[in-house]
Amino acid sequence: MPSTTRERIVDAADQLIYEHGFEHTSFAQIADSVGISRGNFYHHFRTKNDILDAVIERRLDRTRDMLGAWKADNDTPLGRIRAFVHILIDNRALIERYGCPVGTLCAELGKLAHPARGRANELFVLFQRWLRRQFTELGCGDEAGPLAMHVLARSQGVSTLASTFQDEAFVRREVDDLENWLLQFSANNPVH
Amino acid sequence: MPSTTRERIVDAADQLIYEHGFEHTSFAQIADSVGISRGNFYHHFRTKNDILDAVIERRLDRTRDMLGAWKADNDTPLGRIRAFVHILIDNRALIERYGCPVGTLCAELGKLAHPARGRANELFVLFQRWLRRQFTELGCGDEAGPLAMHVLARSQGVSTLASTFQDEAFVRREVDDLENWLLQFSANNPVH
DNA sequence: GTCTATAGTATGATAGAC
DNA sequence: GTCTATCATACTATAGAC
Repeated sequence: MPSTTRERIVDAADQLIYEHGFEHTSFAQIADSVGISRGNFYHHFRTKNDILDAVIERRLDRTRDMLGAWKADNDTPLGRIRAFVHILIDNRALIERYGCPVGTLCAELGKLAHPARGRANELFVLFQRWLRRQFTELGCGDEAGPLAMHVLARSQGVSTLASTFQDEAFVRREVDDLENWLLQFSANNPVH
Repeated sequence: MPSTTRERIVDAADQLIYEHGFEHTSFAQIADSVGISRGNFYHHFRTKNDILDAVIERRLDRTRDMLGAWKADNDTPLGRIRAFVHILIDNRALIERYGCPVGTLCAELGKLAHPARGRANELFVLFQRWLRRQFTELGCGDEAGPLAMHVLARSQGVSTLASTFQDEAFVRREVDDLENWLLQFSANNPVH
């Protein structure tokens, strides 16, 4: 697995920003994590915003890959939406410690009125459009958009409270509840 | 309205921490906002954690007052839960700009592994216990706790996406949805 | 209680040798 | 590409005069 220094920097920055927040992550920490000097770091990224931009683009790429994989792995739109909901279970350990990587980044950049805020929000937009498409394929018509936002909001809420209360039973309960809602919903739907 | 310098400091810090986050709020900003020197600031609060503690205690007091007022203003547990849900509408302008003051603070302190984290989480606990009591009074028995967490999670999710998408129609839709769920729920409930 | 002055540290960022 | 200085700035925090 060859990886360039630049890629190793973005990897480390991505992880540190997720774990400690953007503001609280320093160049020194990233450089130490990669095992290079601060001077070398600046050869690859001139400003802190540059490294943030690279991290966001990396997350956008990975998100697109993940959404593509969910689509490939599930034959039905219902199965795809369930794959989305299920990340709350699959990633529960990380979510309990650090929250949702998308939600916490957007919240922080929003408060900072950071220039990269809009780009970070695109992460949410990727999920929202993907979910909307699944609901459209389910035959929800104009309701597909609102339904996508609804699922997104509920999973966000679960992430936030999961990191506060560290209660795995709560997460599982809410995921079950969401899945039941989905099943009931699709059963009542014209296309099914 | 007489207010001590200390109170004015806590007021200013509370607002700045909500708007810009704890990490991004400096002593200089708070002092400037109050109109005092940094030296004077340190006469009242020795460390940044001290001022954070004071802000959290202030928010806890205000939250208790608010929950008490909701209880006094509404005769039924259902009306009280609706009062909680309705803060998403009443505070929508601030929530769209800065998110939920509880959720964003807990998320940030969680990532920082900050000593005040536990105390900040008590803000969520206040809401959770209060909601649980309302569901208990509705006759939900052992389900009161999970139902309280469910309402808390859904309102949190709406807050997070409200600040990302800045979509008032989305907030109103989700609040309507939650209120309909509540009405349907209490109609099917033994106590009603 | 309030101020000015200042210390010590960490940070973002640059210059220049190898 | 990588390193070792180094700078300027902002920050938390302290000391001491009024």
